[in-house]
Amino acid sequence: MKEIEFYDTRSRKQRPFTTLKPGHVGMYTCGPTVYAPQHVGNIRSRLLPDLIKRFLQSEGYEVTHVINITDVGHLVADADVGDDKMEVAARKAGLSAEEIAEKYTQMWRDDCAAVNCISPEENPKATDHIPEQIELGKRLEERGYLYTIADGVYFDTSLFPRYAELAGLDLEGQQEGARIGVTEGKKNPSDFAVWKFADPDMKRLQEWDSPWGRGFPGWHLECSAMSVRYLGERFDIHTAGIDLATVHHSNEVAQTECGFEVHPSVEFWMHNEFLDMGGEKMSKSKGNVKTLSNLSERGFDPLAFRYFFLQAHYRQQQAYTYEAIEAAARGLRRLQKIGRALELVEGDGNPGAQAPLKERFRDALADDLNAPRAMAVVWEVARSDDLADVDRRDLLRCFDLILGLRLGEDAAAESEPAWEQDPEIDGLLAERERAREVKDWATADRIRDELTALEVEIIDTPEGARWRRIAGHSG
RNA sequence: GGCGGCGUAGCCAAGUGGCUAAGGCGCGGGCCUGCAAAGCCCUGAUCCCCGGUUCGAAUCCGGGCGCCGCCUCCA
Repeated sequence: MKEIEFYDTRSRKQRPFTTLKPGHVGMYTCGPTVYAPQHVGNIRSRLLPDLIKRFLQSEGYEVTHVINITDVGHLVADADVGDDKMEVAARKAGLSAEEIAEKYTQMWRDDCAAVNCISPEENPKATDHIPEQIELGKRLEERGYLYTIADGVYFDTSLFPRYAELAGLDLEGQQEGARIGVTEGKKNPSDFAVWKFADPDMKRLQEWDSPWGRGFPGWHLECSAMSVRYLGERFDIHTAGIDLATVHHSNEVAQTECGFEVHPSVEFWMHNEFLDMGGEKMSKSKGNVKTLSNLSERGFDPLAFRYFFLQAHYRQQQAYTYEAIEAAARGLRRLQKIGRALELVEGDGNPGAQAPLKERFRDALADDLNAPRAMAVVWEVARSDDLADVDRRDLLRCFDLILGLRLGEDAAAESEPAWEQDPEIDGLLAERERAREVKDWATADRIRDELTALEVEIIDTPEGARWRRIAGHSG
C-alpha cells in the first residue's frame, strides 16, 4: 500500500496527500459558464474531480464537492463594453439571461450524468451569491487592496507578495497587452477587476447595486466567495483546467487569502491538461466532434468518452481524434460485455487471490491518479485465465466503483440496441433466409452485399437474422 | 517577450537509470461460424535527431528539429 500522492500546481511537485480535517475532503471545481453547450474539453475537466472523488471515497474519505455555475459576466473583449457572453447569447436567442443560464445548466448536468459523474454536494450559482461577493469585496476594500478607476474597482496585485506564486509568474517578463488591449488606469498589468461598473449607455440584463455603484462582479470574485461559503476559508483540493491557473486562480488566491487573511487557502491545486485537437479549431461548420451529444449522434455511448479519459494521465495533453474515440468505444463495449457476463457467476470470491490485483490498481491511482496504469490492471483481470470467475467479478465490481464505466450493469437493461424493422429490408432478409434454407449461399451472400451497400449490417443469431444500420463515419 | 508541456509500435497511451519497453484500438494470421458478426488465440517498437554523463539511458545533462498550451472572464 503506497501513500496517496497528488501533484500540486503551486508547489510544482507531487506530494503526500493530507487533509485539513481527518477523514474529510473539501474539493472545489471551477464549473461551467452556461452560455453555450459544453465541449469535450470541458467534460475532461469535469471527469478529473469525479475520479478524485471516487478514489478518495474508496479510500474511506468523506468528500464534499462544490462546483460553481458561472451564470453572469464574461466580457468577450475589453473593447466591446457590454458585449458579454451571457448577454450575447441571450440576445441572440431572444431569451433572458436567466433562461439561457437555465437551459445550458441543464444541458451540462445531462452531460455529467451521461458520463456517470457523481453529483456534487453543492452546485451554487454566481447570481445567487452576489451578497457574498460584495461582502468579500468590502473585506478587501477595508484592508486596502482595492482602488477605483473609470470602469471598475480593481485589486492591486502589487500589495500581495505571493501573487506570482501559484502560477510561477515572472511579472516583469509578462507582456501586458500581448493578446488583449490594455485597460487604462490599472496600476499593474496583473491587476484585475473585483467589481465592474455598468455602462450608463448600455442597459445590461444582469446588474446589481453595490457599495461601489451599480454593476456586476468581476469573474474571479465568485469562486472566492462561494468556495469560502461552502468549504471554508481553507480547503483541501481545487480543480480546473490548466488554462485557469495563471490568471483566474492567481486572482482567486489573492482575493481569498487577502480577504480572509489565510494561507494557503488551498492545499492541493490540481489542474488537468487540455485535449489536443490537432491544431484544428473545433467548429460546428466543420462538423468536428466536440460535444458529448455529437458523440451520441454518431452512435457512441457517452461513456466511451469516460473510457477515453481514463486511458491517459490527466496532466498530459491527450490527442482527441475520431480514431481514439472509436477505439475507446470498442474497448468499453468489450469490457462491459466481460463485466456483464461475470455478473451471472454465483458464489463467493477469495479475498486473498484478489488482494494483489486490488493493490496494484489502487496504487496506480494513489500515484497521482495514474488511470492508464490502473486500466492495464483492469484488462489483466478482465482477460485473466488464472483468476477464478468469482474473483474477476468481485475485482471488476470493486474497480468500477472508481472507474464508473457501468461494467456490471444488468445486461437486460442495457443490451444491444433494438433490432430495426423496415419493410423493404425485411423483405430482402426473408429472401435471404429462404436461400439459406436451401443452402443457396451464392444468393444469400449476394443479398448480404446488397444490404451492405445500403449500409445495413446483417447479424445471424440463434433466433434468426437481424439487421441494423452501420454507424456513419462522415465528417 | 515570459511561463509550461510534449515527441515511445498504424492510432491512443503507460513507463522517467538496470527484469523479455504496460494496456487499449487497429492491421495481419489462426480457431469458430456455410459466409459474416460476436468471441477466443497468436502476432508488432530499442523509444524524433546529434553529442555527453554512466558499468548501464527511452529514462539524466547539453544542442538541434518538430508539435501543443497558457500569459483574454478559453476546460
